[in-house]
Amino acid sequence: MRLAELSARSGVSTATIKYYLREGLLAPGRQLNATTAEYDETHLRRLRLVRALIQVGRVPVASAREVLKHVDDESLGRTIRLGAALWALPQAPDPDEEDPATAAATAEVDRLLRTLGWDAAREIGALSPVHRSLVALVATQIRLGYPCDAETMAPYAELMRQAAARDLDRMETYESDTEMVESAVSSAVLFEPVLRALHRLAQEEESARRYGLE
Amino acid sequence: MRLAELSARSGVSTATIKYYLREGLLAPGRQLNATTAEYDETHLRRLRLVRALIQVGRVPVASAREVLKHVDDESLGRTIRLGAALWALPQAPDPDEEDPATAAATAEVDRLLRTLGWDAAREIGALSPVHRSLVALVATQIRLGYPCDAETMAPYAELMRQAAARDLDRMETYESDTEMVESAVSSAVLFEPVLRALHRLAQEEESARRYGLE
DNA sequence: CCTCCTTGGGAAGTGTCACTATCCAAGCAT
DNA sequence: ATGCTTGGATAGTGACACTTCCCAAGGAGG
Repeated sequence: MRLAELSARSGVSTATIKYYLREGLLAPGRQLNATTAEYDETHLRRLRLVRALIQVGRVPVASAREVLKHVDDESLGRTIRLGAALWALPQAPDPDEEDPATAAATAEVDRLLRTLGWDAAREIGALSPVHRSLVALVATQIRLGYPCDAETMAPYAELMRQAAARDLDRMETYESDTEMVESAVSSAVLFEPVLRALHRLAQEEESARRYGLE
Repeated sequence: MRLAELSARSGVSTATIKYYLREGLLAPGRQLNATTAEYDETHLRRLRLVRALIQVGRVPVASAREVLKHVDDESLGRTIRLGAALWALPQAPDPDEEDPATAAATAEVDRLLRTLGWDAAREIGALSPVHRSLVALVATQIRLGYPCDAETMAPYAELMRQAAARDLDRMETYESDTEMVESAVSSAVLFEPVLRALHRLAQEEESARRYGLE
């Protein structure tokens, strides 16, 4: 498969593919001679993943490169590789340490984790970008005056724990580590929006049931 | 409160506030004379909401203006106003009608809604931007070769239904329509990221439990 | 052989977006 | 009077994701 065909089959312009090659998001094809390179199905698949990351996940090109670097790094153990790839995804901005709301949010998140018995999450704590961005988000809620305390979040957290258990069950069906890490990245970038859409759809449904459609 | 104080209390530079005023994201203050305008707590609150929309929700300025226009439109009924505000939030790109994956996705989403008995959602169907973006997201998953059928999604949808029921319960505590619509927008923009963070944290927790921290 | 088209590759340009810097004339404060 | 700040306007900035342009090297048709 040459560049033109890769472009036709993926729906991505040749100029954009060349840009991705330059940016290191896509491995170069097998060079046949000075003016011809050959690509295969793995390139097509990776290209589609890149598009999904950038267009659906709105992941900046530089972050996408980081994420994919970890996906491809076979020297790492499965857990580390997965964590590294997911932690390279863009997060909500880090908390503003100056803000008093941040202190309140930190306390509230810690209380939530203790209530739930999520001890691993408490141990990892501020090391995890996810934890930090959760604190920042809760702080923003507090600053706007919306209640976002441990009691409010706990039932939601329990729902998300059930979702996470299901995610990991699905993930265990993959044989190779590379497949698994790639699926986890896809899941974070593509399945999370699906969840969000389901959530909003559920809100519309529930609202229509309670208050009618008018 | 004058511009400088509004800036100090919100942490947003005066230049940026002036930009928001120009873009119609913030109502002008009460003009005291040619060179002085006075702002109050409602301006501060709105400014923080605007920042949350733009910085946390990554909502484009133009969309934020649309959303806020609906939030402020007291001539509409509660349900319409809420729907209009939420539908003005940016969604995943619309499905590509040409793509065969889109047809498969449409069928799968319809099957999901029938299985769940979400009849209102089925009736609204493609009118809802949420429905359309769900189809587009499922199509992307299918194109990448990840299973995203009704059976896979149904348990997640049920979890999201429980979350939505809880959302609406919380929303009913607000007295005025304006408060309610504003809280719904905040919820969509700020609480959804909280949910996502809880989801990822739950994944980390569950993964640490199953496979350890090494 | 010559000519024309296509190929991959790289530098430079484009459009968008969210600010940001600069300027201005008009007040108010000391 | 002088040195602020104010609202208002215009132009500029920097990041980002492309996209256009140009090139030299193949290969295909005549």
